[in-house]
Amino acid sequence: MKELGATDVRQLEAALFRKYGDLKWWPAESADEVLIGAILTQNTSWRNVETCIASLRINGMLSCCSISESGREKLAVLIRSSGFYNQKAERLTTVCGKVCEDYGTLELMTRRITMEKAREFFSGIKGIGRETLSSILLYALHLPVFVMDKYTWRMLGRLGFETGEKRPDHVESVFVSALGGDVNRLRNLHAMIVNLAKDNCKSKPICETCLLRDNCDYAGREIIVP
DNA sequence: GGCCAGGACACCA
DNA sequence: TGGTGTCATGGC
Repeated sequence: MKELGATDVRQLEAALFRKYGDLKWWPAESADEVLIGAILTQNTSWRNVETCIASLRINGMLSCCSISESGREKLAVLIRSSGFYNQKAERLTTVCGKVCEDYGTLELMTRRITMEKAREFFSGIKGIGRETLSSILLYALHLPVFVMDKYTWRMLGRLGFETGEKRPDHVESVFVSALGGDVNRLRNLHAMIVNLAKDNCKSKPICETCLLRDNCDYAGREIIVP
């Protein structure tokens, strides 16, 4: 097993960029919408989340304040198709209420908050785990972090790197420093990895998706590394 | 019908 | 500390 270094990260980014280019992530019209989507997509396909986002939009509930003011039962009905809807309704109500009360919107929070303050603000809020927090910091608050999701762990493992899932902070710091803390590059690298995972490996004769899906027996290591 | 999806948390040994 | 169960819908 190899130790992941900055060069490895940049090579990975370059290989993926040749395939996907700039994906302009995250698909949302506001920072509040990023936060809402980040919770809805927990262990759920984005397709299902899109249905919920559309329902919330129609009902004028795509902001933290509108969600915090709505009833949890009504919210649960609107986000039903994302699964775990009771749990997610509770989580959304809690975090949106805190954002609304303290800042109004995440856009307003962005202007006044540092990385340390943001982490402090979200720490301890039920339902905001490591990955969800990273998504919020990177895509909603424009802060330089990397989203270490299960696709990334799996991919690193299959590329032969000592991923050390027990020390995610270290691996994340390698990604961030390798890309010079560039928020746009950090966003796009994660987006490209997710898109790689979405590709259907079994429908393609040569595919890199195998790096990311357990149900594929193809070891595509030599394809992804330039 | 089974598996998986852009997780997180409580509980237990 | 690490493993397991729970939350749950929808697409393939």
